[in-house]
Amino acid sequence: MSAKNIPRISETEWEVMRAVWAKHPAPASEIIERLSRADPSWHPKTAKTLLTRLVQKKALDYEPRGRSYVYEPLVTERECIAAASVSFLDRVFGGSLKPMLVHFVESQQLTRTDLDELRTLLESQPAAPKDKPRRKP
Amino acid sequence: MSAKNIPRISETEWEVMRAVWAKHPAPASEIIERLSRADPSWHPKTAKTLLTRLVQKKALDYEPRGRSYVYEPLVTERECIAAASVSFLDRVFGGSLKPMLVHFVESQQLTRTDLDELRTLLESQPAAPKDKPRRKP
DNA sequence: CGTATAGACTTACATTTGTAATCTATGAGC
DNA sequence: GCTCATAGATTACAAATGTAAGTCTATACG
Repeated sequence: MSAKNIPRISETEWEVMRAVWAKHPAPASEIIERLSRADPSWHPKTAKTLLTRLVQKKALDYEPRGRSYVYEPLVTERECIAAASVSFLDRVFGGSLKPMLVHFVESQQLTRTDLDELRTLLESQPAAPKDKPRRKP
Repeated sequence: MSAKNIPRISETEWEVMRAVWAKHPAPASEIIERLSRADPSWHPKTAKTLLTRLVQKKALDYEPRGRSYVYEPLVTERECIAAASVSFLDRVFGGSLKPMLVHFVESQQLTRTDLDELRTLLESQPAAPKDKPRRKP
């Protein structure tokens, strides 16, 4: 199959990945800088460790540039979002999409505009076939 | 505050919790039985260990009944879903609800009926105030 | 009554995760 | 050229997680 398997990305690693996706390739110093700006409690050493781990996991790539290295994602944000979403959906909602959507819509954080936009989006959606394709049973 | 703090429930532990929520109070044997039925690869010893851990974490309670014990949730499924959802939303979507909903709506697993029902739901939703209440900044 | 057995209690152990500190090599500045 | 700051590499270490295996004990059955 063509399905690339997405490495498992932990909670903290997600923050790092998002800092890389934001703009890349980028040297460690820059990524660490972004992380600190978003959350000052980030320790540079910790960030560096996570970068290294993400390289080991093949979530990031790592190339010499000048006298230093730059990091680049090996997996796209889209792919990772999709993988994490399926996992979350299975774990928390037993794989059932609609109850999950209902939960979030009812969480009452949507503005009138959000609601309108979502409604429009729903209208333009093609319906899934009756026998929905299921992931591994 | 009245906010009970929900223990962190791991991936595997979620399966166990869902087996308990399904019907309780229930003895270990029954919960293990349910788990195996859902997924035969469950080892009884593993399930028992997880039950014990969930009791330690105060996610489950544990009472003698007859000559054995029965388990019961100390946290509701709703609470846990809410906690896990916030965590997922923050981690994967940086806390932004709408992009998340868009992602799932576009995942194309919704039937025409689902879509219709969601549209109705959206229409009945009260909009959030302009300055949305944010969790801890 | 003695014994196998089912639960419950205790212990095990590798992996992953969060969080760094230390060591090392190399270039930049004096 | 020598020295110090830096980036990268190596090492550390506790807690959480996944996955069980032993042990102990009371009970039901023969």
